[in-house]
Amino acid sequence: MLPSRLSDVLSDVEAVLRVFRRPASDAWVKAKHQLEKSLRKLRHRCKEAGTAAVVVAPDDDINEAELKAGPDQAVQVGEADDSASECTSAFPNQHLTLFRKMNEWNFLDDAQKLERLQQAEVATRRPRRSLSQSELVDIINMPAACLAAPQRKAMPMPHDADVECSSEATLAMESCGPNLDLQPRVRSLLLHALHVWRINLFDCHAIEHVLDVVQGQINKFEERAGEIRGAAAGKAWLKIKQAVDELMLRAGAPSSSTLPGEDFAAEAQVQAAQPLKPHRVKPRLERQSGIQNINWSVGRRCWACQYFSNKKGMKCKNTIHYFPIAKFLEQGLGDEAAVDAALQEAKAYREELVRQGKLKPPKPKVYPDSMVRGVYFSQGQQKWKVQLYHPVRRKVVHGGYFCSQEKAEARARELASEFGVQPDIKVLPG
DNA sequence: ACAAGTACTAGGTTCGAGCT
DNA sequence: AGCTCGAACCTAGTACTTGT
Repeated sequence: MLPSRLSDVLSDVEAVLRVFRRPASDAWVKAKHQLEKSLRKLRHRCKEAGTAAVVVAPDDDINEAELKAGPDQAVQVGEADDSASECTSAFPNQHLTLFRKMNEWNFLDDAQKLERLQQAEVATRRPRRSLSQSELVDIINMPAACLAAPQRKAMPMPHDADVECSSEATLAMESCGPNLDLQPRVRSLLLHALHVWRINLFDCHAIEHVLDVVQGQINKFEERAGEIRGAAAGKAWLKIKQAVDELMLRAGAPSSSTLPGEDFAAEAQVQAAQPLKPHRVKPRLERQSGIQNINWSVGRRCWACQYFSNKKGMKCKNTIHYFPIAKFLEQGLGDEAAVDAALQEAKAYREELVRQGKLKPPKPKVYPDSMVRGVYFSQGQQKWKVQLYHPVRRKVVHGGYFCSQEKAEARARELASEFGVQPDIKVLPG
C-alpha cells in the first residue's frame, strides 16, 4: 500500500541478502532462506494488494497518510506476514484486510473517522456473547489500522522554537492534528476489543496479524526509546502491550489450549471430558482502581463500588453502586480523563461508606508484601511463601518457602508460566 | 425501549491454622 | 519445613427490577 517506502525496504533487504556471504551456522542459513521466502511473498502480496485495493492514491497523498497512520505499519505487516502465514492458514487474507483498512482510514476525513470509531465503540459495548468472532475481527482491524505508533512523551518546548510535527518529534502524533481526541479513543477501543476477545476465548490466530503489528510498534519504540510506559499515553500503551502479549501467548500455545505447561494438554483433555463449565482464567481487568471494593465494570464502562454486609444471623447482602464515565464524556472530557473523574467519585463514595461504618478503611500492611501474585510473607515461618491457584486443577499449589523475596517472586513467575497464567502484579490497597 | 440499579452466584485470591 | 485445608473476602457475570 506504500509503494515508495516499500520499494526502499525491499531493495534494502535485497542488498543485505546479496552481501550475505559466509553463514556461521545452520541457523543462519535457515534464517536467510526464511528471509528470502518472506521477501518473495511480500512482493507477491504487494502485487495482489495493488490490484485489489479499492482506493489508489497518488504518491503525495500516500506520504501524508503514511505520516498520519504511523510510518512503520506497512513494513511491520510485511514482516508479520510470513510467521503468521505458516500457522494461520485458516485466515489467509487477514493481512490483506488490514492493508485495506489502513488504506481506507487514510482517506477518510475527521468526521468520517469519528463516525467509524463511534460505530465500532457501540459494537464492542454490545453484550459480549452476542458478538461473533468474525464481527470482532472486523472491529479489531479498525483501530489496528488507524493506530499511530507510540511516540515519546512531550517535552517542554522553548518559546521561540518552531513547533513542527516530525517523525521523531517529541510530541505525540495525535496532538498535532485537529482531531485531538482520536488516538486516545483508538487505543481505548483496541484495548477494549482485545479484552472482549480474551474473555470470549476466541481463537487468537484470527487476530495474530493485528497482534504482530501492534507488538512490532511497541518493540520498535522500546528499542529506540526505552520502556513503553515512558511513551506518550504510556499507561494506555502498557495495557495494550500486556493484552497483546497475553493473546500472543495464547496464539502460540500448543493445539487449542490457551495454557502452556508440560502436563497441561493431558489435563485439558481430562477437563474436556468432564462435564464442567468451561474454565475461565480470570484475567486482570483492563483497568484497576488499586482500591479494595472498587473495580472496573467492562460492559457498563463504569467503576463499581461493591461491598458486603455480613452481619451474624443475617443473609450476606451485596451492594453495588456504579460510577459511569458517560456523564464525564458528555462534559467533554477525554476517555482517560472521564475514567479518572469517575474513579474519584467512586473513591469519595467509598470514603463515605467508611464514615458510615459500612466499609472498613483499607487494611494497613503490618508485614512486607510482594507485588507479584502468589507471593506472601508467612508470619509463622518468617519466610516468603509461594502458592498459586492452578487454573486447571482448580486448587492452590504450593511453591515452597524462600528467604529472599526475589527468589520467591522468581518461583511464582515460573509457576505462573507453567500454569499459563500471567504473573501480574497484585492490586495495591489504596 | 433503554439505562441504571439490585440481587445473586460461581469461582478466584489471600492468608492463617494445623497436620505430617 | 513443607504441605494441605478452609474460611473469609473479592471479582465478575448475569438475571431481574426499577426509573426515565
